[in-house]
Amino acid sequence: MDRVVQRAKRISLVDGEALFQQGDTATRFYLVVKGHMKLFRLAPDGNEKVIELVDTGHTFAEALMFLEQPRYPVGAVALGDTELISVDAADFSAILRDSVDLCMALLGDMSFRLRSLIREIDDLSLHSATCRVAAFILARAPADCDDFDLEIPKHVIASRISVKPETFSRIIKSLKSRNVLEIRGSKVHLLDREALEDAADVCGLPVEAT
Amino acid sequence: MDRVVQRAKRISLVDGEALFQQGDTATRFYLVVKGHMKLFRLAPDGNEKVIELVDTGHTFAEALMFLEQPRYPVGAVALGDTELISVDAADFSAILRDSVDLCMALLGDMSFRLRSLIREIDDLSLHSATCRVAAFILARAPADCDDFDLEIPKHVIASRISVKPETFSRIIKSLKSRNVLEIRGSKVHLLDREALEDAADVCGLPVEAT
DNA sequence: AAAGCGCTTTGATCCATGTCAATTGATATA
DNA sequence: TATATCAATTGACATGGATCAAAGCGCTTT
Repeated sequence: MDRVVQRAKRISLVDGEALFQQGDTATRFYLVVKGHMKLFRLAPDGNEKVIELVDTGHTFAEALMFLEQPRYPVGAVALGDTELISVDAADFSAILRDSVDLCMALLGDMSFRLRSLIREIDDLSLHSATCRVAAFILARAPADCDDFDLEIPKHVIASRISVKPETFSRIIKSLKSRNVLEIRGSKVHLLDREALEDAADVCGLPVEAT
Repeated sequence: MDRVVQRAKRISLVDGEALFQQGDTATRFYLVVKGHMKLFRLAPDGNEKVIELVDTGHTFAEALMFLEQPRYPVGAVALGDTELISVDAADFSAILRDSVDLCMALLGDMSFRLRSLIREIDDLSLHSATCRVAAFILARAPADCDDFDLEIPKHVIASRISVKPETFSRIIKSLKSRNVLEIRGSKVHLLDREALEDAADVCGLPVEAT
């Protein structure tokens, strides 16, 4: 464990700076200490789709170290000034060999991600854009407070939920006009959380089901 | 290991028979010995989306055993008469504790699935229906032979790639009319594999405007 | 201030798919 | 041979979002 910590690196990125590109060989994984990371897939025509937004305190790319020829399936850039800790996969892998418990924990983590992705897929194919917007906003809202900040540019959010920025804007507008919420800049103020929940799962299923 | 084998069950399902429902508690995982399994998400309105088609020789649901409260995020029914071997998750988990290698293998397996799902997501959000149909057919085609059988009802395939049966039918029709392939019943005959490959990954791109 | 530059919003229009409905075909049942 | 059933196809039509184009708005820079 000492060795891992010793060989771990601290990385600072400025807004928009790339950490790795889709297709790069994956030898390390990361923990976000400050800021946010954007993980995205690139289509040959230049279109990008944000796969995941990694917030402070979360790790990413740790699920790749077990592939024979590990390459990042996504690109990664910083959103805002961001700090990371980077761990060598081989070092970490060595530790895993010594700790079955850690292995199991990691398996649990990956199970969880797997399930999230399945949710994501059914979201894309079973739910409308409006549902996804509502669900996203709800997911970002603190449980106890109706005012909060999106912290992330709207066009990035739009891509995250597979919607064009224009459509995103129009859906927000519609929610505003129905007095469900207010948005000024990136400041959100929820007016009717229940209505938002309705919008989120009109076509969705009870969160419990998963 | 003996204990696992001893406590493993052999299960036979007839066409359309359900193995488990979405939301059921997950205590076992499965290996398909014969036939196919369909894993799907259900929306409250009755719509279903096929998440995965598990062919003979493959396992499923093994990624769930590590969640605290393991529930199947999908339902499972047999396509055609199908035989399975079912393994108790707890038994298997015990084995994992004794074999780091097996642990690592499983981590590899899950990494792989994770990557497949990411592919799936970008397929859904970055590619058109025609692309997905072409890609699906290509993926089913043996590398060395241009004649093969789909083995699976077309409406199931349609759901698998998130397309309505009508649309699927029309896309096939268009591919036929362009002499890319022929289909009679479930028998496919590829006429122009290259054209199909083009359709699979070029489609969706704006036509190069000289 | 003014000018420049992203991001966001708005409006007008288009199109790939979905929806609805009817027909055909294929298989099974009586 | 009729009949019920379910999958597959086809046609007519509707529509959610995408696309294209033009402001508007909030920054920073000069």
